[in-house]
Amino acid sequence: MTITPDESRLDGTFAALSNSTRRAILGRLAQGAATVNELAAPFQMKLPSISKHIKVLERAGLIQRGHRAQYRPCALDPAPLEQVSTWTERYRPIWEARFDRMDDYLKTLQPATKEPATKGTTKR
Amino acid sequence: MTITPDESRLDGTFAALSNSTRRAILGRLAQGAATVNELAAPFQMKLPSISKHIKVLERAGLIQRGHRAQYRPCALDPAPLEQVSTWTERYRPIWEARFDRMDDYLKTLQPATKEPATKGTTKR
DNA sequence: TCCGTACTTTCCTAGATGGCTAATTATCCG
DNA sequence: CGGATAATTAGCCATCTAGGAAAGTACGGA
Repeated sequence: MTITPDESRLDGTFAALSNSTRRAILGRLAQGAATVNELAAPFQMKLPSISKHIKVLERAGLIQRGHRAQYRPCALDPAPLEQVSTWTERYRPIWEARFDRMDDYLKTLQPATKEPATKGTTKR
Repeated sequence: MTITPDESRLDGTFAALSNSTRRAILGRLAQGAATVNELAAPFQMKLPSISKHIKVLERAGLIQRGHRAQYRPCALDPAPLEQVSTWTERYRPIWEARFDRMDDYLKTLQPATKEPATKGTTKR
């Protein structure tokens, strides 16, 4: 439950997803494989930067690359995204239970495990 | 479709989630609010480091903080996680359609939009 | 054989990140 | 008041990141 072997992989996946250019690239790849130049087209960024972004995505296992003539086509590999989903969905009950339970949370804001003061102080 | 206002927020959220210590902290908070010391207990890391991690999570909007005596309790705010879920689930059809379609992908690895050579070369 | 196309690699800079120790702030309690 | 507890801030260091410019590699075609 707590620590799965994929835990370490999630580091790289989340890091790769933390950049909007890279997310846009994935979005593009969601509708089919593409070459580096095609992926770069929508951006004002220079090619080498896109190349680096692609490498990050590749190392995160989010894309697979081909090798056709001088082209290095990219294809989306959704597997790490499935792990992201698995991780995230564990919290779904929490955000769905939020009928302004947030308010409750802030009132429950005294520590639970130990008893760090606030014993006789009543609330607030 | 392409760019939503939350897009920018996702940057920080994904970045915050890209560290296993921070994900563990969220995991802990999923079962109730906690003080900084309580959150730090499972780690061998020093307090200031935990403090920084908490600040990252806070700036990403993933936790809300209270102020009770000398304690600064933390509570999970799942809202950004919901956005992560929304983003990720758009790819679910892709990873669910993978009845080893990956193989297909690798065969379809010629670019589609433009015609970068490979015209008379047939396949493979 | 040489040119153009498609990328990648190398080197640079500026800024963020993750960890530490030491010092500081804030609050409660005796 | 003075001490203990909770947590942050400040400073230091090593490493990583995002970008660009310039040079290098690899392949196809005339």
